[in-house]
Amino acid sequence: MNYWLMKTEPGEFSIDDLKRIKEEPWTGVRNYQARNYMRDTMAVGDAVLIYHSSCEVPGVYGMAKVSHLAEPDAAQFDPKSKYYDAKARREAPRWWGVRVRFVKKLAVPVPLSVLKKDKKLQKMFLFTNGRLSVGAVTKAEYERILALAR
DNA sequence: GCCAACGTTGGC
DNA sequence: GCCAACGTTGGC
Repeated sequence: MNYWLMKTEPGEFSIDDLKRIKEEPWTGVRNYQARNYMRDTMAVGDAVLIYHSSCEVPGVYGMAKVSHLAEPDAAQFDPKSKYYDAKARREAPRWWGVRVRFVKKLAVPVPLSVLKKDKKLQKMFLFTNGRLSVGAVTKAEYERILALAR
């Protein structure tokens, strides 16, 4: 069992959207490291923290789980999509995404400002590689963040 | 393979 | 809207 944190812009797709539709193919990731995590490492049942970025109060808002292994991201083949990639070919897809299933919305979200101040979270990828949109967290980090949500 | 230019992310 | 950090691209 692995633990992950996945960022999303709530203006595009939020924890409330996930709650409503239950399961979502995670499309639009255009970073190789994030893609590799999804394509090569994620397994069904892995725990996911849902993080809202580029919004009024960035932070962790919910819990989800990996519900399906990575599939080719359909948006890469759609010329009308902002995630279209002219260099991607169907027989050799460049971008992949897992499916994510809603688990719960945190009663009390954990803002970035709180994560930043927490001594146990200083080594999180959020701070060592802040631009990564999908990253691994340790079990200790995962549990610490949920403890902060209480 | 180096590295400058450029684009994107994302907090503030 | 600004800007720092960082990833990608492409010329050489």
